[in-house]
Amino acid sequence: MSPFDVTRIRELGPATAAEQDDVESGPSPCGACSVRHLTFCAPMAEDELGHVAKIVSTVELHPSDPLFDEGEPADNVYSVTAGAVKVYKLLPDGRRQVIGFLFSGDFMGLAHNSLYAYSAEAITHSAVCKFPRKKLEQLLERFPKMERRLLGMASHELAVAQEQMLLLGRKTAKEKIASFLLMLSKRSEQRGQSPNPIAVPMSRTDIGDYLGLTTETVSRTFTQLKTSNLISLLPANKVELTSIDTLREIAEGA
Amino acid sequence: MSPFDVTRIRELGPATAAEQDDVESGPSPCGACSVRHLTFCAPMAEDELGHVAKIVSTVELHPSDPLFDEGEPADNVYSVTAGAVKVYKLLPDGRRQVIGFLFSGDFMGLAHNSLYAYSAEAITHSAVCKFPRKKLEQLLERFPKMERRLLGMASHELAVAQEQMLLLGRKTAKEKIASFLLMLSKRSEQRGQSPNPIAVPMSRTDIGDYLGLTTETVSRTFTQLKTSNLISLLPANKVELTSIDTLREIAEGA
DNA sequence: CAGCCGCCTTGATCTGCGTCAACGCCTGGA
DNA sequence: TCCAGGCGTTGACGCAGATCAAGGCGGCTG
Repeated sequence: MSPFDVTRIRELGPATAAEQDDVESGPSPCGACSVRHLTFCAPMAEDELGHVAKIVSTVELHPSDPLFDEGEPADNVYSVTAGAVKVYKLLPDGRRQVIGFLFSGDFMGLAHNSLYAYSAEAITHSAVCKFPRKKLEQLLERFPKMERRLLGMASHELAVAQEQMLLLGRKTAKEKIASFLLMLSKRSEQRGQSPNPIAVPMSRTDIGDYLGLTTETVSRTFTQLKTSNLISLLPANKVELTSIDTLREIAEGA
Repeated sequence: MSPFDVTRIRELGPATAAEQDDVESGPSPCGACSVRHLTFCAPMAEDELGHVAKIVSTVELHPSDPLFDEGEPADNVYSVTAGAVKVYKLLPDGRRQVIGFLFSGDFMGLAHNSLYAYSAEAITHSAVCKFPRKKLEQLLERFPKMERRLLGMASHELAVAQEQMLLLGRKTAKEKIASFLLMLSKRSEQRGQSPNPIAVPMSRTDIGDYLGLTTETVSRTFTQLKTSNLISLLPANKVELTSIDTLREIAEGA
């Protein structure tokens, strides 16, 4: 596994799991994790991180690298530490629904039964921490505060999913795109990054599959928002939200 | 509060919270709960139920009674013990998205922040157990197995929500209705009730708002499935799934 | 038991978005 | 440098499901 190019991916995750020394000893890979406060590891004290480091391993992903597929045994839980990952479900005839886009701090694979309910694939050069399910469960049993944190994050995910149902079931294409851009902005801010010229690393097809639209409609709607001077398309897949308030009104259907 | 008519609602929940005697003493209201194994109370031992009974109160709901509204302080968590409840979100202009239908064992109100993210309203004559959030949190701290159960149920909810995103974003009206009927059937079975002639207590409008369709389309699609001899509409809002396998094929888009 | 109201059904028409098609641009590889 | 392939954009057209409209039916209520 080659070292991660930190000039491209700034928030490098924990070091590799190779160094699994004494749990109670000094600095651990997790101790150096710059996005720990965003992850489910957040409640762990400095001197407890060794327990986490002991079971974790890191995986580096390049664009379009698959992480796991729907239906596979859900042997691991993953936490994203850098980059962007998409998770999606497929219908037998190939229709696709992107369930979510994951960034630093987000987790996936918390299946209630033993199989993954969706597939996961890297969008950009990314890094994820991999936790064997069995070992993570033991850790959660020992550290209820971590389990509590996970419950809090799951509740949040649930609220986000419900908001997305409202979007998918009842919003127009324009409202969907406006909501999407505002969501990216908010999440970017939550990660401590710029809320306004935002990075939009996913393709038009991915966006369409996330919003229940086709690529063509996504493209047309971007053009429409651009023509209305609500957004500007910048180089390197960045988008500037020129009038956030108007976008917000559109997103809420007002 | 009048006693619940047990001839109409068979799975009567716990008794009223009036009798809040010594926590460690004998039979508690929760001890008599016939749907406990379906709820987040399931992992509690018989002699621990007093702790639950001490903080719970029961609420009886009649059709279309509201339970709480989106945006209100989320001071309580609710667990349904009988009947059917719908939860939904509204857009400012009145467009509605039904987020879910809740039956015995289902919970709601686990908001990650302090406000309810949706409104809840009874569909049929129903009973719910009401847990003050603060007190429930204390209980979860004391009984991690209950918190673990809640995490498991939340993960399950998340998987269900993701399946619903696939439905809303990518399925046709016919596929949506077929999926919906199969979902009702499966859940009915999980509650220990008949999986085949199923009760469909919600209105066409509610179904439409759940599936991202209009009442008219829901009605037309029911008619179409009936004409194709895949379902029969029985009296008392019951539906018989005449050909479950074919329905399943339709639901999966095959 | 009659009348009313809400829910469901059915028909006619409209439209937002999907589908099909063509083409431009950017990027990476030889 | 040039080519090829992938992605994005734009245009023309079609259709699934929305909208608008009109009854029908069953279950309360007085």
